[in-house]
Amino acid sequence: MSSVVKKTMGTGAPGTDSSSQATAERIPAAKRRELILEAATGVFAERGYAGSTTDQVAKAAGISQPYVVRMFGTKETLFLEALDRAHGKLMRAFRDVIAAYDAGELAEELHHLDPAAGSGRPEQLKQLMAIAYADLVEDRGILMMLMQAFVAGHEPAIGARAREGFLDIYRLVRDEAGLSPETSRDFLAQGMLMNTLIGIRLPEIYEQDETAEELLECTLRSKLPMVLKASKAQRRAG
Amino acid sequence: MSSVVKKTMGTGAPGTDSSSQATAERIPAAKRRELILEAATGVFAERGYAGSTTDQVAKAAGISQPYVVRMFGTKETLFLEALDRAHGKLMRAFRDVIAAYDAGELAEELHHLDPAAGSGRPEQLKQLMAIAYADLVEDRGILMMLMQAFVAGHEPAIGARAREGFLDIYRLVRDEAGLSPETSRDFLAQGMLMNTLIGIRLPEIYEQDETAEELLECTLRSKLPMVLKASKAQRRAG
DNA sequence: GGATGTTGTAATCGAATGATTACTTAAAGT
DNA sequence: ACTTTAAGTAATCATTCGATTACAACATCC
Repeated sequence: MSSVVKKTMGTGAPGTDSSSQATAERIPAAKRRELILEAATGVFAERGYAGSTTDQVAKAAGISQPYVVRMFGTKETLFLEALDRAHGKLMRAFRDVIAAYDAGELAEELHHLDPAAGSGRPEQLKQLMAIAYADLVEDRGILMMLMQAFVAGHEPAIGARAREGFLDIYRLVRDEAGLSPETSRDFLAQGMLMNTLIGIRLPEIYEQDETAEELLECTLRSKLPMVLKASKAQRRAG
Repeated sequence: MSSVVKKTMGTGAPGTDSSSQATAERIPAAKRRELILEAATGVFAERGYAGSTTDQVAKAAGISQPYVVRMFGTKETLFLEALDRAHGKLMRAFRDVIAAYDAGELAEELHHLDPAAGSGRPEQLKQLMAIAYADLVEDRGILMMLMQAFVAGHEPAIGARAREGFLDIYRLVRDEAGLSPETSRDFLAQGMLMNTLIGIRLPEIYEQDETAEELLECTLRSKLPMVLKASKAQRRAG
């Protein structure tokens, strides 16, 4: 039955033609939250904090912009939560490697490491964590999300979390993996270089530039094919 | 004499009270250009491309916003010119070190280098260039300007220049300083780590956090006092 | 089957921002 | 002197964007 439309509207008619509403699928708030955070991570990673809009995040998450804002209050809060999520994923990835190593579950992977780098626990863990780090490039945006936070230090709230988060990583590498301060520094430095190469999208010109090719091979080693594949996939999607 | 005011105005009266005009000092366009670029470098370095406004640049340069826009056309062009300027300064700084070294003008500085790192030309140049790099932290914003370009890769024009610029630096280090690809990579990596530590403003919490202290000392070595001083000065100014 | 809470949107608002227009005013030629 | 050019600003415009308000529709419980 074409029943009575509850027309309780106050001022403006919601309009259109009453047929298409395109309401997104109903999903429990907790799950929707995670979907938004995942979408936000991709958007913020690509365009930075100031360069992203809540509408871009909403579109990426397949919902409306007001819903994003209502769920997180402000764009800044959304960024901070996406940042925490990315930070947590990185910490988890490193800790998983350490735990697996100490449990002796990585016998296979150990054969593929560079023997010249040493065979102690810190030296091997350093190489294994570097691999885990490169693997995160595939997981859309985690590393660039962190990178974007690092250059948004002028925003007080973001800067504070970025500092804390970076020191967290440093302490993890130093205390839990057992690297010396100098080795920890070198490890982080390699990570920042990788972030930069990803940030300037160097993989996109890998085939066209000999220098880019050399630098990427030298930096990513065995993980280069995977990164190149991820780069191409992202270009198709973007 | 309170002569006749040439009131040729078309529509709206320019208004105010006819007394305060506050017109900036008249300066030749070429000189003004450089002043704007210097101001823009500071603003972009601090807030990034998307996070900066042409008005902030104008205020920093002591002129009006329309003048900034008219002189550079668009905000993007302004950013690109500031980027080129920063890139040029970095290249110049490295080349000056190499030239001075090859001319034998750095006998004094060589005594302060780490002997354990080796005494060949590449090894010594690597250390000298690292010092020159750290010195640029003082020169307000050069390094962060570059860093901001590195994370703005999604802007097509900026991304292209960032890629070219980064490869320029790599080639300079490899071909002109004579570092191997692996050593060049490590050199760049240390630079990116320094950028990151500056970006998250770690020097600001140097006194309050033991971890921050250790990481900064380990990364900046002899240049730490200078960076700390620059950090404090910037905080007073900002 | 009506009340209630949850999930979602359309419409809209105010502030910010890049850009444009129309001027002014100080120098520099002539 | 008086025209011309160069250096600079005030006013304003069209968008964009984060946030708010007012609803709508579905689910669940009594």
